[in-house]
Amino acid sequence: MNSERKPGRPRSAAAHRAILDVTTRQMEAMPIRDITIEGIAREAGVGKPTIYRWWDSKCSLVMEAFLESAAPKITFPENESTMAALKEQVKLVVEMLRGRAGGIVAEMVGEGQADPHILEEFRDRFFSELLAPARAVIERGKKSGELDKDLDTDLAIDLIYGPIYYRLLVGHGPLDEAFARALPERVLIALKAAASPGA
Amino acid sequence: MNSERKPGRPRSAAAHRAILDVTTRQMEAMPIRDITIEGIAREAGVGKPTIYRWWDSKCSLVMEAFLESAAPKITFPENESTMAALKEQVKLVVEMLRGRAGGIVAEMVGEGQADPHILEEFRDRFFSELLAPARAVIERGKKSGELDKDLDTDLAIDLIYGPIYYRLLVGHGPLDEAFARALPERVLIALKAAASPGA
DNA sequence: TTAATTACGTTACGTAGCGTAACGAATTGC
DNA sequence: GCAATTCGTTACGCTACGTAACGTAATTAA
Repeated sequence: MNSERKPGRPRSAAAHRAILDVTTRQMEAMPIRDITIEGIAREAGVGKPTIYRWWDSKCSLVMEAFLESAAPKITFPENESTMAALKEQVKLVVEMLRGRAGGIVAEMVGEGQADPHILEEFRDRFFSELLAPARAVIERGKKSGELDKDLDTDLAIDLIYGPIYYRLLVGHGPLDEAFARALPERVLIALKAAASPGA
Repeated sequence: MNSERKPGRPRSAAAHRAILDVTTRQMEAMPIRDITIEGIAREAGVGKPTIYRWWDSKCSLVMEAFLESAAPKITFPENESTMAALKEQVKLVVEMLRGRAGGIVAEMVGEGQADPHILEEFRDRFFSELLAPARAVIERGKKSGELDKDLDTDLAIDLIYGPIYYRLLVGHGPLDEAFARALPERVLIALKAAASPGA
């Protein structure tokens, strides 16, 4: 309950900021693959060991820079019908993923395929947070009767957001406005009705 | 229309096979990231330049090895109802992606995030082929009236397969049997009904 | 004031795999 | 025989990695 101050020279806030700023800039200007620790150190006027002291990999650094500055802070509308809220959410998320942020998300997930730690951290710090409002709206819809009471919330989220990230990552179709409109229009039909196992 | 034979020493079929075999073996034993051209050349008893003469990157080679041997040859059931056929397809695809093949697919898509050529080639040679039967079944269902006649086939495919690849790539939920059963059960509801823009 | 501690930037090092070039030997068509 | 093409071997320069060593700077504790 006191100063928490340890002996020794304190961490340089300037270096910390410079590193994150340069990373953010490079992240927006080039693919993550092309970013190097040496390059960041050079441009930030910082020693390579200083970077390795605080981050254990390029991806950790990029992730922090992304979550800090470039990551979208989407605020979702309140006080609407469940349907309208979900449609609006989809629209906003698709719009966001259309830009460079989408490229970064895709590249991070890509890097994560070779490094489970990266993927796990990105799931916890990006996906979970972004999807929390959707989860809340779906739960609310189930209670209000607008959605099927027996709906599996996790499955519902996958139904809505799966096609979006599928297109983002595989790139077989556009993330355009038409898609953002047609997707929830079609999916929500399935979330309203009671499931029909025998069909 | 003749021999097509050019002067000069012909390509060594033995080397060609050895390269693909070693690649297949390594692909199944370790992540793609850890595979190196030098390692393949060493184990295959082949010169590095020989590999570079025929493939322009590690990913091209891995992709060819995967499509040639490890890639699943899924045969879909004929003469069933549209619903039953789609459910069966989902089940088989999920089962397949649960194994090492799923890991390879995920890693290839991951590599593709940094190299658009890889992704494009993988789309054309893997996804398109695997999804062709689904496309056919959906088209058939639209004509027979089992599915909504105004359904967008591309969107329908994304609705069915998007959640699967979303889970495969982001890894937030299991690709288990329960998922393979619940997914089509829920999604097919939306493909039967007429769309309701106003809802 | 002094000692202990921690961070800083610089420089240097060994390691790994990249992709290419040069070579002589092998195998084919003309 | 000659030109063309591939083969495996060896060697090279390049880039970035991640760490270690050094002297310096900044801060706390005694």
